[in-house]
Amino acid sequence: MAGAAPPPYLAALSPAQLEAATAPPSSPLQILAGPGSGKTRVLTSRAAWLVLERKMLPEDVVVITFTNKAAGEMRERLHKLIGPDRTSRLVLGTFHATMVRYLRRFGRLINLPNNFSVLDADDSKKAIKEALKTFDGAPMGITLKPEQCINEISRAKSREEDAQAFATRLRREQATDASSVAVRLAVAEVYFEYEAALERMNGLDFDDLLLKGCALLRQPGVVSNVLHVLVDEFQDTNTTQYTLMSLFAAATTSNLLAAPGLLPPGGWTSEDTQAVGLSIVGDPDQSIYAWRNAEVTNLEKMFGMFSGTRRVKLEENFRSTGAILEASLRVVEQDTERVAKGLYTSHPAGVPVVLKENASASAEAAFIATEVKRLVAHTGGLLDYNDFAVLLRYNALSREVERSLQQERIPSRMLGGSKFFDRVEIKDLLAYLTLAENPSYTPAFVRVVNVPKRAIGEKSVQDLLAKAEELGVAPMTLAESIVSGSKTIKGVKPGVSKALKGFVEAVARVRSKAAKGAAVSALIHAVVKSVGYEAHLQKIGEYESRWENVKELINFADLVAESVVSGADEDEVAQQIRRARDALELDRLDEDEVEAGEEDEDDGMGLSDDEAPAAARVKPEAGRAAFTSGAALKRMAAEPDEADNDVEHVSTREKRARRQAPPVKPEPADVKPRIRAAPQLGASKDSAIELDLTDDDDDEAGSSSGDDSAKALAPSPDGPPSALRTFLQACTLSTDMQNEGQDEGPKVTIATCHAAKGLEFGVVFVVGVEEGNMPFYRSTEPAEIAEERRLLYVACTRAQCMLYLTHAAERFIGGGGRDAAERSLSRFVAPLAERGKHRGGTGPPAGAKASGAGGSKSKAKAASIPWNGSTRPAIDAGICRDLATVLERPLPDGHEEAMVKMKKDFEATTTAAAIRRPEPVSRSAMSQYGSGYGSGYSSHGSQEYSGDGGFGGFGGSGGYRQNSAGSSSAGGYQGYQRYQSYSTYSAAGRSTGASSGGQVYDVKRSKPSFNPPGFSSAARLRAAPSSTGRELLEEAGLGSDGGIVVEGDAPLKPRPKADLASFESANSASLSSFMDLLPPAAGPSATSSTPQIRNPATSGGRRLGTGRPRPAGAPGAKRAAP
DNA sequence: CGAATAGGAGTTTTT
DNA sequence: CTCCTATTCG
Ligand SMILES: Nc1ncnc2c1ncn2[C@@H]1O[C@H](COP(=O)(O)OP(=O)(O)OP(=O)(O)O)[C@@H](O)[C@H]1O
Repeated sequence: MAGAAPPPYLAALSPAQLEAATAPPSSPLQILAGPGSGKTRVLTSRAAWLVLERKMLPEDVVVITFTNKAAGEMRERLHKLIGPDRTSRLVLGTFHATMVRYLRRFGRLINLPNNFSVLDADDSKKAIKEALKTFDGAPMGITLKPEQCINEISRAKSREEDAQAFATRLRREQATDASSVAVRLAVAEVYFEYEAALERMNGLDFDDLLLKGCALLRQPGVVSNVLHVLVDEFQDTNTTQYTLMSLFAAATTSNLLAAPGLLPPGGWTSEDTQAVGLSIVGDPDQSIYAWRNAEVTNLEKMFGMFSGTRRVKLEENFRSTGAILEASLRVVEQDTERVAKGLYTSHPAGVPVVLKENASASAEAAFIATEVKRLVAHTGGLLDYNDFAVLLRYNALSREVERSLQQERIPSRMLGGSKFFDRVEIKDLLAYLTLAENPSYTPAFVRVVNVPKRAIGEKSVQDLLAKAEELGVAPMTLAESIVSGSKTIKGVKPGVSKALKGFVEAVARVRSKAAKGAAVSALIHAVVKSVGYEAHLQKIGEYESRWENVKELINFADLVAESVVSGADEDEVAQQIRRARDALELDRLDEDEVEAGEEDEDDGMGLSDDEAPAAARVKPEAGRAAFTSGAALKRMAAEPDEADNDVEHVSTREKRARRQAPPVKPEPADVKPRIRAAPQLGASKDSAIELDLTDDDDDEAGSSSGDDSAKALAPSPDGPPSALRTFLQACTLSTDMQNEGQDEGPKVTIATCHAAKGLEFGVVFVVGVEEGNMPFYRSTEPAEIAEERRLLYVACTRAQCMLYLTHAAERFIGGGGRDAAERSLSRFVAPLAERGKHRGGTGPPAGAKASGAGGSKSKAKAASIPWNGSTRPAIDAGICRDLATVLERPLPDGHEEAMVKMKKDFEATTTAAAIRRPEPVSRSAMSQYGSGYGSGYSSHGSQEYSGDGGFGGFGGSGGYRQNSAGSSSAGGYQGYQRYQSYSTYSAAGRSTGASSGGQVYDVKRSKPSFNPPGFSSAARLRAAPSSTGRELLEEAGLGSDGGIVVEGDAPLKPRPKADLASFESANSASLSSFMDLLPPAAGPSATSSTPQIRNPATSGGRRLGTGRPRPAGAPGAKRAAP
C-alpha cells in the first residue's frame, strides 16, 4: 500500500500520524507525544485500520481507554470509521470495565461465580474497617487507621499482590529493614481478613477487577482470540494493568503467528517472530495518577520488555493556539527531570493567556461567569456554553463557580462529581436489588435489613451475622431460613424473626420478578412498594428531594435498559468474546470437564515455549494460553475467505462462527436466547445479540437446566447476563454516567483537572491557581510537586483558543468557621507572570521565589503571561477568525453583523454593567468598594503580547492578526481601563503586597498582618439566618417581583449596595436553598448530570430533567475526524 | 435493646 | 457538609 492514497478513514491524519496508525501491526508500538498531538485520534484510526485493512475481526481487537467517557467517545468515533456493527464487536472499555466483563463470562475458570458484586469505594472502606475490627483495630499490636489500610491494600493490589504475596514480600524486606515493615505487616493481617471477607460476600473491589483479571487471563483459552491490544493514556497505568496488557499482548504472539491470513504482504519476516500486537499511546508529561499507584515507568518497562518496540513521536499540536501551548510548556518545563520534547502548533498565536487575580473566591467565580457571558456575546455566538470549561483542583471548589454561573443564568454541568449513587436512598434501593442478585453480599444485607426500621437494631444485626458465620451461610440465606421456618434456628428472638419477614419477602419478590424478566425499573418499584419506602422517606425527612431521586433512579434504569438494547454498552463484549470463542471452536468449559494438565506444549506452529518470542515469555502461563488457541486460530484464518470485500469478509466469518458454535454446550444462558431470538426477528446477527442481552424473561429455568453449569457455580444460579446484573454493575462502575445527561441546551462544563484529562474545550478557566492549591498543600515530596505541576499542564493544554488562569487573594478553606486564608499565586505560574510592564501591573513581586521551579528562569521573559489582572481580552473580527480556524468551525455569513448586534445587546445588560463597574479588591477592602480598582477589556493585550515576540517562533502562520485597537466594543470601556490601583489594594490592608515587603510567597501560610475590619463570623451570621428568604433574594439581586427575571437582568443589579450582608448572601450556602422559592420559569438553570441529583440539603434551584438524554455532541469531546 | 438526636471530626485528585 | 460516635430517652 506504499504510495497509494490513504483510505478515507485515514485521510484525516497527518503524514506522521498516518505512519503511526499504519505501523506494522505485529511489532509493539509506542506513540509518545504531547497533548493535542492526536494520540487518541491515531489510536482510534489504528483500531479501524486493523479491522478494515488488516482484516482482523473486531472482537479480536482489544482497546483500552482510561475512562468510561473516553471509551464512549472512541466508540462514537469508530462508529463513523468502521460502522456501528463492527464497533460494537470490538472489546473496548477501561481496564476495569473490560475485566469485569471477562470475569462475568469466564470467572468460573478461576472459581469465581458470575453473580459477584462489585464493591464501591464506600463498601470497600466499610469492609476494611470491619476487617480491622476483628483485630480490635490493632493487628500485631500495632494500631492502624482505616485509611492507612485502605491505601496500603490498594497499593498492594495495584502491584498485583494478593495478601499472601504482599506478606511474603514484606517478610523478605523485613530482613533488611525491619522497622518500616512492621506496620505494613500489620496491614497484611487486615488484608488477609479483608480478602476472606470479600470471598464470603462474593464481592470484588475495584482493584480486584484487575487482580482477578490477571488470574483469569492466565487461564488457557481466555484470550486465545486476541490479535491486537491498544491502550490509551499508558502513562497512567499501574503494575497490575501492565500485567493485563502483557497478558493480552503475549497472547497475540501466537495468535498472530498462527494466522496466515493476517500475514503482511511479503509474509512474515524474521522480525515477525517477535510478533506482538500491541500499541500504546502516552505522554509522561501527562502522568497525573501516581497517587493512585500509576507508574510512568511502565513506558520504559514496556520498551525494555518487548524487544523491537517501535517508538513514534508526534510533535505537531492540533489543538491549541501558540499562546496556550507556549504558556503550558513553560509550566511543564520547570520540571528539571523532564525529558525535553518538541511540540509546535501551526495554529495562530491567538489571544494571550490571561492571568487574573481576584480579591476573593467569589470574585473569581463572578469574573468567570461574566466572562463566559461576555465571550459568547462578543464572539457573536461563535462560542456557545459548550465551549467553556472551568477546571478545578478539587471538587469542592466548584461551589462558588456554580453559584456564580447560576446567578448569571448560565447552565452548567459538573463532570464526574455525580454523587447520585452515593445518596442513601439510592444505596438502599440498590442494596435490595443486590441482595436479590447476590444473596451473599453482606454489605447490602447490613445496609437494609433494618431499612425501613424494623426494630432490628445493631445488636440483632450483629447476632444474625454471627449466627450466619457460625452456620457457614450468608446472612441473607439465614434470614430466609428463619422466615421460611424450614430450619428452627436457636437463639433468634421471635421479634427479630417476625421483623425479618417483610424484608425477606421484599427481596424474594424482586428475585422472582427478575427471574420472570421484569424490567429493572419494575424491580425498583417493587422494592419501594413492598417495603413501604416512600413512607420511610417521609419519616426520615427531606422527602421531596429524596423521592425525586428515587424516581430518577427508576428513570435511569429504563435508560440503561435502552442503551443495552441499542447495543451501546455492557455485556456486549461478552457476546463478542463468546462469538470469537465459538469461531475458534474452542470451548474452555468442555476442556474444563476433561480437567487441565493436558495443555499442549506444542502450539501447532512448531514452536516450543523456549523458542517463543520475547513477549510470550513475559509470563509463561500467558504464553501457553496463547498457544492453546494458536492452532484453532490458524485453522480459522486459513480459510479462504479473506476477500477484499470486508463486508463479505465479516459476514462469512460470522456464518462460520455460527456454524461452528457448539449448539448448547458452552454457556447455555448465553447461547440459548440467541438461538431462540434470532428467528423471531428474522433479523441479522446483531439483532439477535441485542435480544440476547435484554430478553431474559423466563430463561432462568432453561438456562440452568441440565448440564454442567450448575455445579461450577455454587450458591446462586448461573443465570443469564440479566438486566438486573447489568444495571447494578453500571451503577457501581460508572461514576461517569453523566455522559447521558445531555439535556437540552449547551452548558458550561465544570470539572476537576483530573477529570478533564483527554478532553478539550475552546475556552478554559483554571481556577484557584494558588499556592496550597496548585500544588496542593498536602503534596510535599518533590515527586508529588512534580505531579501537581503536570496536572496544571494537563489543565492548560485542554484549551484550544483561550486560557484563563485565575486565582484569588483569599479563599475560605474547608469547613467554613474560619476566616478566609490569604493565598498567593502558584509557584508554577509565578515565573511566567510578567509584572510591571503592563499598565503598572498588579503582580507578584518580581523577586517572588518559586521553589521547585528550576531551569527556565531565563526564559521567563519570553514566556511571560501579561499580568494584566483586570483585563478581559477584547474580541474583534480578527480574533473570531482565529477562533473559527482553531475550532475548525465555519464563520457563518453575516457573522460580523451578528457579532456587532450581540455585543451591543450584551453591553446593555447588567452583566456588562457589572463588568464595567470597578471590582472590589478583597473582602477586607469592601469598605473601599468602588474606589477604583479598574476593570474593563483590554484591546491591547494581544498586541503587546504579540509584540513581545514571545511567540515569534510559533507557527509563523500569519493567521494571527493584530487587533484593531478600539474595535467596536472598546468605546464603552475605555473609561474603565484603569490598572493603577494595585497600590490602593495594598493600602486597603491586604497584607501580601504591603506588609511582607513584596515577598508574596513568604506569607502564604502566615496570618494576615491586618485583620480585615468588620468582616467576621458575626457579620456572616447576621446576614444569613436572620433574613427571610425574600430579603435574601432581594439582597442577592434575585428580585422578588413575581419572580420573572429577564435574562441577565436580575442577579447583578443591586450589587452596588455591596454591604457585607449582600456580599455574604451571595457567598453563603443559604442562598442556594432560597433559589427554590423562585418559580420554575425564573429558576436558575440546573447544573445537570444524569441522573439528576437532588441533594436534600442543597437542592437549590435544581430541576429534575426528565427528558430523554440526547447522546451526541458531548462538550469536551474531541473533534471527530471527518 | 432500639430509636432518635446531638455533637465531633475530617473533607484531593478516581477506576 | 456528612459520616461516625456518644448519649439519652422510650
Ligand atoms: N491530523 C489532524 N488534523 C486536524 N486535527 C487533528 C489531527 N489530529 C488530531 N486532531 C485534533 O486535535 C485534537 C487533539 O487530538 P487528540 O485528542 O487525539 O490528541 P491527544 O494527543 O490524544 O491529546 P491529549 O494527550 O491531550 O489527550 C483533537 O481535536 C483532534 O481532533
